[in-house]
Amino acid sequence: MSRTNVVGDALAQLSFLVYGTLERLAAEHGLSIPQARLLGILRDRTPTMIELAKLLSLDKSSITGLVSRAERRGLVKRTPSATDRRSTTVRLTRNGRALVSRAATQFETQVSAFLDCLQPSERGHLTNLASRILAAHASSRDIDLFPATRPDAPHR
Amino acid sequence: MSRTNVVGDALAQLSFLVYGTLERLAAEHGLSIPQARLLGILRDRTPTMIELAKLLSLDKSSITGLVSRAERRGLVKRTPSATDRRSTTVRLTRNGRALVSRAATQFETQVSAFLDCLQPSERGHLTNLASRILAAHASSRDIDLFPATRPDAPHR
DNA sequence: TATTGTTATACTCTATAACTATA
DNA sequence: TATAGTTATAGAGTATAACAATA
Repeated sequence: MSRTNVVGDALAQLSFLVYGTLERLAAEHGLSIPQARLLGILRDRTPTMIELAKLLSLDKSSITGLVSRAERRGLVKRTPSATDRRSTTVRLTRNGRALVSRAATQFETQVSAFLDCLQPSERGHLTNLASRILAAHASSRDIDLFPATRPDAPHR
Repeated sequence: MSRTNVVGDALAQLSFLVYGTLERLAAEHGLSIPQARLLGILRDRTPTMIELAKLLSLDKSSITGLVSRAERRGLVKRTPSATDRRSTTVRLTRNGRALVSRAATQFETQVSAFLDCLQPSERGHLTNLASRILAAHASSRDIDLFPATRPDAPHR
């Protein structure tokens, strides 16, 4: 990271700080980053295996193992699709939801802790800037950030 | 990562975006994230295996394989320590240095591209906020993917 | 024929424990 | 004894290719 790329450098380092925080926190709950991401996605979605593959940018064969390991631990559950007998939907169990809720709360606490050096209004501004970067990127890739608010997302 | 965890959600997703960018970019060069981190560290250091373990927060036994795979590809080289016959120092080869330099340049370009959706003044504000967070934690964590390099110190 | 999901396979990455060589 | 490094082993995570069941 050179001096000529101050913005990119700061963004990258901030991202690594947050990523590392999430990684350590997930580990305290016996979760890897992929497992934590899976549970995080399932908090407000009930996707099929294929949809999970797209959301996580992984091959469908990788999803099989990821979901199976989570299922073996009782954190998620496979359910046959009602409309397509080829499809399987994945959802959190009660235990899985409790775990991801605890972890998310702690994560929020830790992130807030290292935002202590900012004023409340600055924290809001940071959230706003981050959200806009994400929105711009998501729209450029046709990814659905808030599926619950979209009634009928057409598939490509 | 629910909607109520606004700050944590936005920062977590932003970190996945940046991390994923590095992952894809590294993959284009045939590198994994751990391999990229290894090469990044070696850009301005010639550590022993034990020192690498500390820098990467990995067990020494993990370093053995990491370095061996990089060495097999001709990217790094093991050299016996001159002062301690138990020790091995690791350094980049010419090819390894060329590879990590190309990758780092591309990474900077892509991260900068995320910021195109912001106004220049907003980019400045983001830099300010991120830098202050990082400064408050400068000593707490060493993610160190591509360590901030001095202006243009010549490598030997 | 196309899509959904799993299986078989191979590789990287990681840690723990046991080991060798050197200090 | 203590430290540096490797090896043996086990498991998670990932992709590719081949496959079965369903659309």
